[in-house]
Amino acid sequence: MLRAMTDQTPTSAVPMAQDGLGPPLRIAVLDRDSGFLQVLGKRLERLGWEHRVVSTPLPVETVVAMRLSAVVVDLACLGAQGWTWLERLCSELPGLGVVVCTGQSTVAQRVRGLRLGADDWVTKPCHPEEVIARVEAVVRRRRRSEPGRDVAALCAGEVEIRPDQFQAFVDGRSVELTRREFELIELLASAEGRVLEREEIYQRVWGYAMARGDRSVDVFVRKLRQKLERASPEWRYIHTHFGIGYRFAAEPVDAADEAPVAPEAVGGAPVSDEEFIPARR
Amino acid sequence: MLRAMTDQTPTSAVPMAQDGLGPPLRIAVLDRDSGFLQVLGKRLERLGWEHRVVSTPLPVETVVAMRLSAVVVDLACLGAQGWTWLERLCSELPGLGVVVCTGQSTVAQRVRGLRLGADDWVTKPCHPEEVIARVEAVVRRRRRSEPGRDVAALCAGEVEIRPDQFQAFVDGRSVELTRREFELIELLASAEGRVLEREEIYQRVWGYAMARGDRSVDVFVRKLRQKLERASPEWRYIHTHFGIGYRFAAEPVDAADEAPVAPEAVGGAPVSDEEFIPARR
DNA sequence: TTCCTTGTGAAGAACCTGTGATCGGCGAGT
DNA sequence: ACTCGCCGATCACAGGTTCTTCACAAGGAA
Repeated sequence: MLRAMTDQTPTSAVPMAQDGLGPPLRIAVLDRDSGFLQVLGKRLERLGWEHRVVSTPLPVETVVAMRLSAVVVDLACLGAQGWTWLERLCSELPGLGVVVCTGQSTVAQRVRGLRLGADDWVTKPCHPEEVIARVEAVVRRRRRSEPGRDVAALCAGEVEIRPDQFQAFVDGRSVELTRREFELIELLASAEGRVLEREEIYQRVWGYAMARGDRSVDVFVRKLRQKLERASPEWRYIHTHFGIGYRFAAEPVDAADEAPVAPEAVGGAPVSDEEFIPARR
Repeated sequence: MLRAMTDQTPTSAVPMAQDGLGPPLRIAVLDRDSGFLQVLGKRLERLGWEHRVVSTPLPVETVVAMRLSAVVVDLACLGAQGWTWLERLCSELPGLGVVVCTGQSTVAQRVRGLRLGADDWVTKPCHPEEVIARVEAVVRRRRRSEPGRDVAALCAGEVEIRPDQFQAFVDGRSVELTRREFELIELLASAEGRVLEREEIYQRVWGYAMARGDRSVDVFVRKLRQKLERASPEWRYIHTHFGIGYRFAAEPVDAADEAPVAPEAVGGAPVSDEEFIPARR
């Protein structure tokens, strides 16, 4: 899950879907330093994180309402309320990642901030990439601690896809999918009606590149169709796009064809190991 | 070879209740700077944390065996293996708090360390109090992750799981579970009907990453089933999900024929408010 | 038609789980 | 210190499930 930073330049890190394929991170940055905001904002943009930059003090309630994964905050821009604000925020949202990013500070101040509930304290001037890495570290920890309770079920037509059960249900009854079948339907269903190419499906379900001529995807689509047909005969879910791949969408079966054709019974990273050498300033 | 910390290091102070009411923290410090070690050691002493200071490189396995809450490590004293060591440690013990405490470093090095799984990175020279505050911040999150210790008993079917007794009961009679068996049933039962993957189970009961081909989880599931079967023959509790893992749910033994039904949806002291003023260097 | 893509069924390989047994470590009791 | 008994780790094997692969039929496109 952890990708090694093989390219050493911090700024050249490739934007990619972050490790946990969960929802993108939502973070807020509270600061008044417009240069810092701009640079950081640009990096967040490229990472695909939902973010919001704010430069005026914000009531704790507002932050709570934002449903964030983490905040980066310069205490100096909160004025006299700084410590109370920090304390209230941390106690109201124990699951929120809090990274203080502030100018020069004393040890006592840093210790105080951390004791009040901050997760990290970075001293400016600092590199945006480091701030991001620290936010990631904080969120990573938080993710682990709340193992996805919020895995929402996907619904389409009569089927309900439950990631917490590794299973799909129709009418409350299990469709009895095997693991691969489940991963396939989950992938298709979460694509929300887009057509997925075979190669992409294979890549994401099997985890490696599809060999030419491999028919596994087709075979599993058939198995899925059979089981869905048995469980929910009134609906069609998986649609073939000739020469391309498949698309998932629930469609009632009767509205399908006006054609005179008799409605056929659809039978039942390794890391380079250069030594760590303290940088010289 | 170093002794595991179970046999008290002579320097370890009496474990005392600190803020978080859990068991005392266990931490290890890997460094060569004897001054730093001494000062930090003294502080740890006073806090009542079980700790161990080490100044020579330590195999990852040894660290794993120490069952720590956190480590503080100077990468420089690991030599050429530093990055690999860090990566391995973090992947084998995702729940371990890792604070790198090292001399001057570049942004790229810090980012790399954090991405590999470190939770924090402190630059020397640093104040021991700050290191401690950062360790606390890191561990605070981890604690939240094991909220367990719910003194409340869990009930399902005929069994009652009593965390305060480290034991399960049927009809008031103990099921005679061993420690591991109890931890396993507690984990499964507290997952409220979710399917847990083997890796996750292993990770959370055994505390470190599961080796490929390890059958421990299966073996303990069998032992649990045997004991539950003997104590409560009318119910089935642990259900296998082929290729995935196990799910805990009490089901009467006779309702066997019906397809599985979808389970219900899962459902400090006030602070004085002097303004934060950046310190002047 | 002809070529290429997709659907279908089946068989064997590969993999997973249940189970009993063995072995070493550790603590309790002697 | 020594033995005994319990516990946990690991192994081997049996039986079952799932996955892959193949061959052929059916359907679309040119």
